[in-house]
Amino acid sequence: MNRSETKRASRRRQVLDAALEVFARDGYGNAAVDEIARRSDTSKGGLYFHFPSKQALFLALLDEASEVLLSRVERAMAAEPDPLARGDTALREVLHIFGGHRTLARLLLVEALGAGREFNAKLTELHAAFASLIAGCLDDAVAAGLAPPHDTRLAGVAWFGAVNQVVTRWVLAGEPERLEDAYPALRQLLRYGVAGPRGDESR
Amino acid sequence: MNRSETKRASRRRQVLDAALEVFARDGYGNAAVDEIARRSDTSKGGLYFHFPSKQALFLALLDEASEVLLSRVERAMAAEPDPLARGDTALREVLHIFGGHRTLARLLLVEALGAGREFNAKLTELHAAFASLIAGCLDDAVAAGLAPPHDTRLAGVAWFGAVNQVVTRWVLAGEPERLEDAYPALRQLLRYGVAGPRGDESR
Amino acid sequence: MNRSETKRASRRRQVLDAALEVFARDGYGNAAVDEIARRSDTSKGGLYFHFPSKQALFLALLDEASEVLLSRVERAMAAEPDPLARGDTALREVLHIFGGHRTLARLLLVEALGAGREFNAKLTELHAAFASLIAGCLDDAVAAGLAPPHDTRLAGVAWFGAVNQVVTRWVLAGEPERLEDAYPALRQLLRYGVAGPRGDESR
Amino acid sequence: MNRSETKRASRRRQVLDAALEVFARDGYGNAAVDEIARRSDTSKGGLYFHFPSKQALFLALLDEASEVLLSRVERAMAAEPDPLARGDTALREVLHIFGGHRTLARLLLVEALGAGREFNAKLTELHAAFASLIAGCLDDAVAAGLAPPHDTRLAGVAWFGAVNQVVTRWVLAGEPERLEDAYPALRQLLRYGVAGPRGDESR
DNA sequence: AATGAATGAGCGTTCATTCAT
DNA sequence: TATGAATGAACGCTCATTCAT
Repeated sequence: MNRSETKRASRRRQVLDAALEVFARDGYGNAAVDEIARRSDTSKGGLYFHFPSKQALFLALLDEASEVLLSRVERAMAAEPDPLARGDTALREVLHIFGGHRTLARLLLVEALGAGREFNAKLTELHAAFASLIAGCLDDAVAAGLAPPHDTRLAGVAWFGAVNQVVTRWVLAGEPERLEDAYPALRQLLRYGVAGPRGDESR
Repeated sequence: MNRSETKRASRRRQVLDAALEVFARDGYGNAAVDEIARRSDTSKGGLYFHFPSKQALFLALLDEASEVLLSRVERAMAAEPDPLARGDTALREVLHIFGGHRTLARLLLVEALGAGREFNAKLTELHAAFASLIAGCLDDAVAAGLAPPHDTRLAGVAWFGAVNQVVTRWVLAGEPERLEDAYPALRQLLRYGVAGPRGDESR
Repeated sequence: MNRSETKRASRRRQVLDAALEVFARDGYGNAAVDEIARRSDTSKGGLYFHFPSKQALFLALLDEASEVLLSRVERAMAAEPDPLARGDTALREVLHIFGGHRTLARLLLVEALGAGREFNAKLTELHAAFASLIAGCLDDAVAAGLAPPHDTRLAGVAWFGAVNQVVTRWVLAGEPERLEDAYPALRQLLRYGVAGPRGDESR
Repeated sequence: MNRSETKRASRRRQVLDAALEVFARDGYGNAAVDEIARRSDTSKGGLYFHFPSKQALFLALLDEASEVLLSRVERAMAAEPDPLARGDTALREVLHIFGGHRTLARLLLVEALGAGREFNAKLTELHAAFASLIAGCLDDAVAAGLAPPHDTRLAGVAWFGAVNQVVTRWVLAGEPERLEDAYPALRQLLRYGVAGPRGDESR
């Protein structure tokens, strides 16, 4: 990468970082391009040189955030051979990432939803990718006889939603104080449901 | 209720109905008060006679929608003595209501989230009320020995999130075609988790 | 005056009183007809029954206030035979009236000016009437040999302006604390100018 | 001053000039920002780039107008050593400036008054500055034995008011046709009051 | 590449006035 | 007479986007 490419990339970074802050704080609609430019140490024109529109900037941000999130979770899962434990790992990692980055959580789970129909596709994509990750574990678990056959696709969606909601509550209401504290109860719940585990298969 | 009160109430209704349509279609930020007024067969000034601001109108809408939803679910639950079955009923009712009212679903689950910090409190309230409903069932189930002691509060949140996500997917991605088709798999999942039921307790 | 005429008149009074308060407090442009109606214990429709428009109401108020002011000053002057002393009396009475009715002062001297071209005529009329009152004294004084011939018309205007400004300062800046304290210095000034009186004619 | 600064300044000028016209013609409340923008050969957004609000624009205008007026009067006064003649100069200059700029007169003496409480402070300031100018002359005159000791502060206020009213009459009623024609009579009046000068000191 | 002045459509809100009851 | 719901034009202001420099 030569000099000017490096500079270009670092400018993009500045803008994306500022955009994350501002979009997460103000929401897509209320975020002002002016404000993002100011925080990027750029001018409005400069910002528009790197991104063709506010929408494209938000999309790029969602893209990047999604990718960071997914790749980190996938990496963590890769190390774990047991399918169900792999799910636990995914859960732990998600709580860990969001727990350390409330801004990211707010962006992906709160602001992206109401930002407008233009972003639904991207969001649906992220949700689907996540659900697939989990559905994959479950398929493996079923194949290995660790779980009975069931609608693993829907289970992935529901799993993701349950986690989502716990994170969202943390973002909006500040409970629990440390997001990661929700792990044990959430893990148990996702595995065994509200009826709880059979006596001989817990842990 | 005398004549003029009736008229006043019906005007409010017209406006709220139109607002539901428009907010759900365009999102809070993109919705134009003009458009809501037009659809209410009123003028902008007329709308502002009944609601002091766009924000207040949205809030009133959230209030009403929340209350309708909750009260219908509570009514359905009241008829069911068994705690766990009560949870199933809640699930079925939620899927039924939203399944027949995509607009309502979009408003409460999608648009309300990104609408701005002003609405977070109201939304948190709704989420909490729902989670409490479920937590109540679970507490009863635990008391009746139908489920082991666990963090029922968190379980309520997760339960609600799981349902939420399934509905949201339906709203955003159109899957499954009939929302209520998700009931059996979702019920099983919420009850017994991804690990599935013990052989002797599946219905 | 029969029953209904009495009622009608008292309604007008209520409205005019409220209008004085509100116009003086908020200025013509910022005053809301709603607010005046509310303070009159009437409805907006009721107000419009008695006055055809906001403008007409303000005009009626100016009319009444002007007349009250002028007639009180004229009455006070009537008792005084000496022309120059009559001017002093006018001055004392003006300071007395305004000093006890800041609202009135604000209405006539501050808010009426910027209220719009529609009111210029009425205001010019009031100013002219006042100036004439003084010019009359001065003409008498000249005729009596108490003052040299001069442009008494202009002198009336200037006299009125000097008093005006003192009152206005009191309204806007609160100085002097008691408006009537300005009397002695102002009297001297109006009579003898900044050069002061001849040694033998100062009181 | 470089190129872009010049341009920026000239834009401000255009806007201020247009604002003077429009505010003086329509009054603060009735003036439309749109109209000012149109007359400035700018867009509304362009105007708002240079001034943060209608209020701020009006304030800037008052500031500038006050300063122009005061500095021109002060300059004229500086050339005159005799204290009382200095007052005459001030009077002549004021009549000269306003006489050649009816718009300015209308803005400062008519529209600024009723524009709203937000502008009272600025206006009071202008009035006080003017009164001080005159009070200064009088203090000098007293020190030089040209006038007896008296409340020079109040005299400054009254002096200013007298002039004010003559100008205001000219603005509102068009009398006298040429404002500067009022000079001789007004000068005499301010100096010697309605009682006229002693025989030996009139010019 | 970058700047920041400029554009202009669009928005939420206000308010004098009207009118059915 | 009186009410208060309704009207609709107008307004101040914002902001994504463009473009001359």
